[in-house]
Amino acid sequence: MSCHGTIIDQLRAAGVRLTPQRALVLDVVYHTDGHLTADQVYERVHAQSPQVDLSTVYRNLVFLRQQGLIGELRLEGQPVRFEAVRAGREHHHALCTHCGAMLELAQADLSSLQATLLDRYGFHLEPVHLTLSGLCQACAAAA
Amino acid sequence: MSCHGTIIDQLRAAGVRLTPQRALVLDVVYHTDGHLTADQVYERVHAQSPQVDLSTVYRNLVFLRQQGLIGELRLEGQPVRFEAVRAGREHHHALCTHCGAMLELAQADLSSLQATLLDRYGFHLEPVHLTLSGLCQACAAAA
DNA sequence: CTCCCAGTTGCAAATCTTCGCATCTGCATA
DNA sequence: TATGCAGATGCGAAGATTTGCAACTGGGAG
Repeated sequence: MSCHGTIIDQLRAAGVRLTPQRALVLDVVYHTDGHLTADQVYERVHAQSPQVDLSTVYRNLVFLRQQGLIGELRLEGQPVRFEAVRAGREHHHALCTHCGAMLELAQADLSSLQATLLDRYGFHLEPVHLTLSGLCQACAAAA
Repeated sequence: MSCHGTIIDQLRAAGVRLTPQRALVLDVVYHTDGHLTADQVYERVHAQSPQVDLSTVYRNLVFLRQQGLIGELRLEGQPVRFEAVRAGREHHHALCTHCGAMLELAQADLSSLQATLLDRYGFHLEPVHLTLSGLCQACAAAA
């Protein structure tokens, strides 16, 4: 059903249970390029396994996020969206509060912050998915 | 009713309407040290003006956050919480995903990230309230 | 001081997300 | 391969947050 052997191995190694529902949610998110709302994930899961419940989808989205396998995107005024976290393509988002443009930031852009936190607080920042707000170049120039 | 003249002036200067409901929400948040859930804000607002609706409280919390006057805290598994953004005491939060400890980060800790984003993307990071996840010193040491 | 209207509000209903609980099942172990 | 049980699921209901809309109002223009 899934073509994500590596990820599934990773899950097994972490000692978590791999239920068909969980695999399906993972599969749906990983087969999409964009950002899906929980409801959209549910729709697609439901199309393949109609008995799967929406709450199970939610629970698995939370679970997979905690495992670091999916990232979530909380944009102003719309439901939370999820996306795959692909090895080697980890990234964060910077959202322009003025025009809504979104740019992707490389994980490396956070490395100095990571170092700062470790240095000053002994805090190990997780490479979790972040969404930062601000003004994009164009809007900043216009202002 | 309120003792936040400066902030109110700031709002008027920004050309926004200052309704009693809005002033009350602002007042409640600024008269609390901790982090209040929307519901707690509503309770306190309601105690003073019983006719104010919960949705108005929500709308004003969103509005005041957009104005940068309050910050929000989204902690795993609990409703969103809000807190005052006090001039000179802007800060962010770092949450330990293991023990739940929360430490406050100074705005200055983000300055290098801010510089990086401006430099690499021309993106002007807003000093908005952030919550970062990771491991605190103690938990990291234990692991 | 009065008028006007864009922005707000209260209310009710929709939407989104989480939870409790009885039942079920992946998978480690024997 | 059969068994046990911690963790997952489905379902119903609750909780959290947002929205549509008609009525109302803060505060600038006249």
